Amino acid sequence: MTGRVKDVAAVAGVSISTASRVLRGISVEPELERRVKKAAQHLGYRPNGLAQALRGGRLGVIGLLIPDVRNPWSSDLARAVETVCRQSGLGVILCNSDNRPEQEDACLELLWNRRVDGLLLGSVRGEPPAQLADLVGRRWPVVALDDSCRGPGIDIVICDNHRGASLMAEHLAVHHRYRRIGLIKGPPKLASAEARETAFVTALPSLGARVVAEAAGDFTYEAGRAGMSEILAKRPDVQAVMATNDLMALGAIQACRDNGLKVPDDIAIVGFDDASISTLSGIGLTTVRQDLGDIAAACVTLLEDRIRDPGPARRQVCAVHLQIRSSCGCPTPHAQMKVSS
Amino acid sequence: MTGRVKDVAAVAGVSISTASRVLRGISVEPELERRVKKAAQHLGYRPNGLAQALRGGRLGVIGLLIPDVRNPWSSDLARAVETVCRQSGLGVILCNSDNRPEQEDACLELLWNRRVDGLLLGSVRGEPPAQLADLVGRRWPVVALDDSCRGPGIDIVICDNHRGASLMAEHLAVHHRYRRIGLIKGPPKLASAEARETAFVTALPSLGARVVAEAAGDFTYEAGRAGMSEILAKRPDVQAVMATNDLMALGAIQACRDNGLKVPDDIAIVGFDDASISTLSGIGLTTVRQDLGDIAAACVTLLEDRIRDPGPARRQVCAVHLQIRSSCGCPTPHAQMKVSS
DNA sequence: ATGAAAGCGCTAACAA
DNA sequence: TTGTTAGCGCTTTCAT
Repeated sequence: MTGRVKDVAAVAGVSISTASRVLRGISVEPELERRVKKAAQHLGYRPNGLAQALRGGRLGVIGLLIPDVRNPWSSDLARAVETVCRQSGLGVILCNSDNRPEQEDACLELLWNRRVDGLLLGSVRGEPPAQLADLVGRRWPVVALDDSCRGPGIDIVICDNHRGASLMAEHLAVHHRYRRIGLIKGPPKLASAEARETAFVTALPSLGARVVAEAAGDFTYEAGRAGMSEILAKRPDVQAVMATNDLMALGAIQACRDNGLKVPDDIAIVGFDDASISTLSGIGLTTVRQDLGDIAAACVTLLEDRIRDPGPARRQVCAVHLQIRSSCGCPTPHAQMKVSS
Repeated sequence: MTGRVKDVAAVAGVSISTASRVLRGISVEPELERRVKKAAQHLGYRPNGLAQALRGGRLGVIGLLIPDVRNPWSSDLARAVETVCRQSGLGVILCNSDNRPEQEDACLELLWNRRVDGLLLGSVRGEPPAQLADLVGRRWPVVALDDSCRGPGIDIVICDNHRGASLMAEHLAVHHRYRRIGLIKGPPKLASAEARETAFVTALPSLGARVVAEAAGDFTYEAGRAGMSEILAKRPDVQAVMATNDLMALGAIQACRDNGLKVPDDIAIVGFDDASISTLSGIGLTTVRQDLGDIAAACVTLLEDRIRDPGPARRQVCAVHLQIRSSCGCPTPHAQMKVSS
């Protein structure tokens, strides 16, 4: 298909193994090295990663399994992961599962067939896919982004959901003195969502506030909208609502507008994630920021560790902090929206 | 690493090639076939795609190069491409270039090193990356999503930008009878954007309207916002504005709000793309719909054709149609927002 | 220090 | 039909 080591060797007039050594940066007589490099350059030689991987090396590609890359948080994650990976010379195969077990299995099959070096699981709710246990058993390196997907050979990276929700509770109850608070929940069986909910609900009472209305949700815009309407119907006197992710918060803001309520004058809405897309609501969304750059870096580091040698499962928690904008009722410093490109 | 053909053969008590044949669905004596299948099942055998590809087959992975997957249109595209590919058993390696030549080159290098079967170029503005010519010269299958990236071995798939813009011009000028119209342009050197602009500007006069103010843009939310402000400052009497993509249209809507203008009561704003994220603006965005499912399917088909045999470059134009919602001033059928998950 | 040769897992041409 | 063998491009002993 293109220049091979053999060709380079032939042009340089050396043996294959000498050429290979030079190409791999192993010490060789200077004169030969020069000739080989020149030959490689001349032929536009590029190593065949497939052959290298087959020989025992690594392919230099990992899989990223998420529900849907169109979801703002997922695309932020995909972007962050790809950036980190590219810096390590790794490629990323993107797989969308729609949270459907059969699609998850199909993706795992695909990735395993290509002997991808490892898997980043940004997806799974509740039970891990059936295939997974088998693959992990075969020493396939896997890092998951939610506690739901725990297992012996699976590292976990998450942001500090508990702390994030607690901070937000404090901000709403102490700083703003809101008393009657609403909560739009995330998908059931998703540990991250549950952690946010529990921490939030638990933290409020000791701060003089409480959750007076809850709505179910599944992290979609529509769910946020519906959940908010439901809460307003149940408790028109609610003063602030936290959605367990930003996309639902945007939906909630829209629902408020639909009901003739102004955010944050009439009601405060806050989210969780600090997804880059949040600015599209036209309002500065107060939220809990998890730095996906950090998270992606942690994931890739753990994955590479595990690629090198198996070891026991680890769990890493990344820091979060409040990202205060205006939707909570705080005054807005002028034009603090972030560019979303 | 895991069961190989050799192992399957050993367990089944047949030769390697017999096992290989069964695994590849080639006719074999029923009894042997049964034994091989049972052995494969028992060992959890999965073919090693690397070895298959090295042997002369295909890896079953393509590259997708886009500027930034966080951009709504890009993530819609990535999703559509991945969906189509999965149905063909293809994996997709995602690469973000940020429109930076050095990143584009790094991505191409990565993809070529892994001997990916082909490349989908959803990115390049103006000059194609330096590497590309070389790789295409080596018969690497490439399909581009913009006319900017023309070349002998490069197929092109685009939506009918000309028709889309003309339809929109007609809708605004004839149906709504707007006379003074604004235009927020796309990135220079991007053929798709230029086609939209030219068609739009050209179509209006014969319909009794004209573009009274233009603003430069680069397809980002911020550009839409800035462009709109600029247009409003220049021509406060503008009746309708088309942005050459949806994200800028959302920015434009925000700018209108910032300036105390209601859309569509005071001014009409329309976009182009029908990105799934548009609903987040809280208003039904009238836009030109390009069906990314169709486009992705066309891309993958062309790519697979070209993988099979080179042939001359082809160019395929996909249909568009008006997606009329409320931002142009048309009455809204109740609750026609699309779920964005 | 350099070259010859084996082998990664697989398929296909050839031989039996 | 089935089995033996060569070889995809590369790295790595092993011998020189």
